[in-house]
Amino acid sequence: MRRSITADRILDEAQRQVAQNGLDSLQMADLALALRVKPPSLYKHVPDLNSIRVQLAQRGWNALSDLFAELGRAGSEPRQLGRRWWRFVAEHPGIFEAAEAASLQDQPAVAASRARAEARAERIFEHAGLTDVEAEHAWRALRALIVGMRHIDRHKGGSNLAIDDSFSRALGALFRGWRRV
Amino acid sequence: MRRSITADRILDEAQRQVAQNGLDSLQMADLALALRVKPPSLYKHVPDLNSIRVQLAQRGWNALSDLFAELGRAGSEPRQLGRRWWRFVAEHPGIFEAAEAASLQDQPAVAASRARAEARAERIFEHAGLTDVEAEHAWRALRALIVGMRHIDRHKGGSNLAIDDSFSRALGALFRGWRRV
DNA sequence: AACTAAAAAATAATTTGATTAGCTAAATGC
DNA sequence: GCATTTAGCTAATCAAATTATTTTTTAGTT
Repeated sequence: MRRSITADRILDEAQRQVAQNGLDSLQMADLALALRVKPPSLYKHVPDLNSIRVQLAQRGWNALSDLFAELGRAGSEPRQLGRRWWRFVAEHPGIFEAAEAASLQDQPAVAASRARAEARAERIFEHAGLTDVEAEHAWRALRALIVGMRHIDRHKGGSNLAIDDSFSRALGALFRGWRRV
Repeated sequence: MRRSITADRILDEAQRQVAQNGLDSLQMADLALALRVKPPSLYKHVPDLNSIRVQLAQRGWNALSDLFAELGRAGSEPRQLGRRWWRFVAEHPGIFEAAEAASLQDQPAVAASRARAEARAERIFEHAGLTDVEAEHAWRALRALIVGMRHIDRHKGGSNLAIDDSFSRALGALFRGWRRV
């Protein structure tokens, strides 16, 4: 059996293309072209296009899960969690976009790895003194901020303000104001 | 000339379907079915599917623009802006999703109406004492929070925390912490 | 009331992208 | 060296959008 491509190489290429063109533009034809193969050949390694999206999403949540676990072990503060999460996303835009893609969130496999990441992040909030309910709200706030800022960054029309700057300020404000009533 | 449908009725139905199934699921076939017409007939009233998405996006930004103008006239505070924006989104999920759809943001018409809304919102921040640069950061922070929280709400798996609650807390924290260094 | 031109809506055909069916051929284990 | 397995190929099918062409309705006339 000829052995030119593997499921992993397909995923790597998909990750690259999503980072470059966005998840919506991911196409079997483009993957095949980049891997010097005809589109139908890809089906010998992956079930279909959607499963590629799903597996990218899992890569994303698993990587975040690892990051959060590491920060938890190091006893990091919420602010640090925000900074590192943000940096991770900048460095791995493809899997982050897949991880947060609305249409993939229902997939059980994706939901499971997301839930694990969430639990680990919430431990950091709780370690900083928040109750479990507060920790879940804080998790949502931080995730929303990151998702939203990345979204805005994809098409900042003509503005010359750096998105990193906007995020830093918002992150600072959010945690500064979190507890004080 | 038979006169059963109009561009407006197509847009209304599209808005309904996007609110229900999401922008990605919008299809000519479904629109035609709901309007009791064959798909090709729609092309007598709108150029194509994408133009429907674009027009929904414009509806969204124009409506927000109106809201921000009204709040500006009333001398509202940033906090109030956040609450009303959030409420608007809950009441008009279809056009909000279209307005924020990444793939539509490049369309000049969409960019223009978004820019108008942005300018009006920033006036409210400036009225509250922020500089113009701060106002743009604040605009981004609030928009990111709303986009992100809506995103999270679309698939809150099993959590029993209300998303409105999460938003309120985050909004409070954000503006409480905005200035105090 | 019948006539005609404009335009809506229908059917048939085309295009694009994903996927499936069936065939060919390379390489692994004997 | 040969049989079996299976990667990758070509050809075919499917689905959704769009275009081409034809039919039909109706507003505006006469």
